[in-house]
Amino acid sequence: MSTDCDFLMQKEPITAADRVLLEIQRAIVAGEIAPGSKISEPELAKQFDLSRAPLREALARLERCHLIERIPNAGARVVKLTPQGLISLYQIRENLEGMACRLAAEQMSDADIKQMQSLLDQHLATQRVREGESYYQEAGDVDFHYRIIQASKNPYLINILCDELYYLVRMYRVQMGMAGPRVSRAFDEHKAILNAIANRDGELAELLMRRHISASRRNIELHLQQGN
Amino acid sequence: MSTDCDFLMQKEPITAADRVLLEIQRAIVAGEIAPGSKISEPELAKQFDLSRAPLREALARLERCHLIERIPNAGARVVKLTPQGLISLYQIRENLEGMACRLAAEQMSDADIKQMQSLLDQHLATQRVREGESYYQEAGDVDFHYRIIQASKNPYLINILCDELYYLVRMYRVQMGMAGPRVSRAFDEHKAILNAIANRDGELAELLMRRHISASRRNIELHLQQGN
DNA sequence: AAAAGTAGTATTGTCGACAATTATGCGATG
DNA sequence: CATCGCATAATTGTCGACAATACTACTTTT
Repeated sequence: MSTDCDFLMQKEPITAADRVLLEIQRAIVAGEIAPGSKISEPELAKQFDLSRAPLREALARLERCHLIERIPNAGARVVKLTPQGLISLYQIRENLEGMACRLAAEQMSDADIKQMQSLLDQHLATQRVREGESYYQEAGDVDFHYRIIQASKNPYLINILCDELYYLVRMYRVQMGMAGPRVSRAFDEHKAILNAIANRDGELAELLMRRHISASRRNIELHLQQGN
Repeated sequence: MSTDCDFLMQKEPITAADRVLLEIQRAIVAGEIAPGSKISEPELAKQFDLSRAPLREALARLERCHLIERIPNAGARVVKLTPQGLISLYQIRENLEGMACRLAAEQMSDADIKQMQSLLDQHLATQRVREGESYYQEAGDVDFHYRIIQASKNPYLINILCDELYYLVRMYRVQMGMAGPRVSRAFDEHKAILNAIANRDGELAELLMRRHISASRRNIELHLQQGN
């Protein structure tokens, strides 16, 4: 049984900087720390009851995954979500996740593909039970993409998407309040992508993934115009 | 007149961590610090005559651009150059720089394109004078790619390629001792890419850039097999 | 009254020392 | 003789304080 956040589990989350990093990361993605707001090192240090040294380590990694922006001698601010930023982010995703699909079609073993198919069935079951709750869709979708990326076996690709960009992707989706008609459609698209991979058709898998992400972007853009 | 390293100039290189970062970065890329060797914080701190705090900040950024690998509570080591790593790196470059070309064909102004053409003429002149010296080729090529990437106007793309991957690209090229027949051919390929951009043919520009990078990869792979 | 300069405050960058963890080397044991 | 275990040493992670820079508010000047 996979928990809701097993994709961001680190190998050895020992250090104090790691713990505070995960906590702040979660808070920013969830919107508990307002976008654009200033990050005060003394304040956060007091809040988490630790020194500024591990906190600055955490801030460095938050900057790395684009959740905050730092200016030397001036401080850090939580990133603001903008339509242009969303477009730029999804342009990268289309290219790199499409590439990940192509590589996955070459790299995945038959056993991996079978395991992946059962994972999708599991998602489908969860969706039926919990339809309406967007969170499970969010987690399931992220999990699918996460595994495809891992299957590419390209360490730089994995690092860029899973470590540097995906927290921001989740931030957009969470704060835009994703839900609605794409929930069921996404599963079909996932299934089609996996089928292409199972047929070792990397070209088609890439195309389908690019369309899948493009559709996802349009869906969020819709929320951007309507909602806030 | 552009200096040899103007592409890595920061806006405000004020802090001490920035200075030591640039210095270590250069030393690793040049191979002065052997690949695979251990990075000792106390040693480097003494060597650069500063505290461990700014040094750790620098190490965090070195990890960000994949020049070192850190293990919690264990230390940092300079990255090792491997054929598999080279392939993975150039796979990413093919995709992302191809994408950058496509975007540049849409985003660049006519003035930008004209300026770029004169830059290429300048490179050609420099090449004729200094033919044989691989360093100028290296710098000129990096400069061309750097400007194309900047022209894409996608901040995430720019960050990934220019801040996170390009130091490693340079490390491979420098330590493989790039030179030889590709020097003159690269200029022709650059010219063809820029022509496609000038014609606003993003699709062709992307294709040509992918071929250009693919050829560059094969060239390095040749050196890998022959040389060390 | 508006703008510029200036003093004061707060925040970030840096330092040296301590604590926790890991690597090393020696000795004991099978 | 090789291997395991333990003590020692070295390195990394963390802490609190100081220095340098940036922001704020007030005074001063035109």
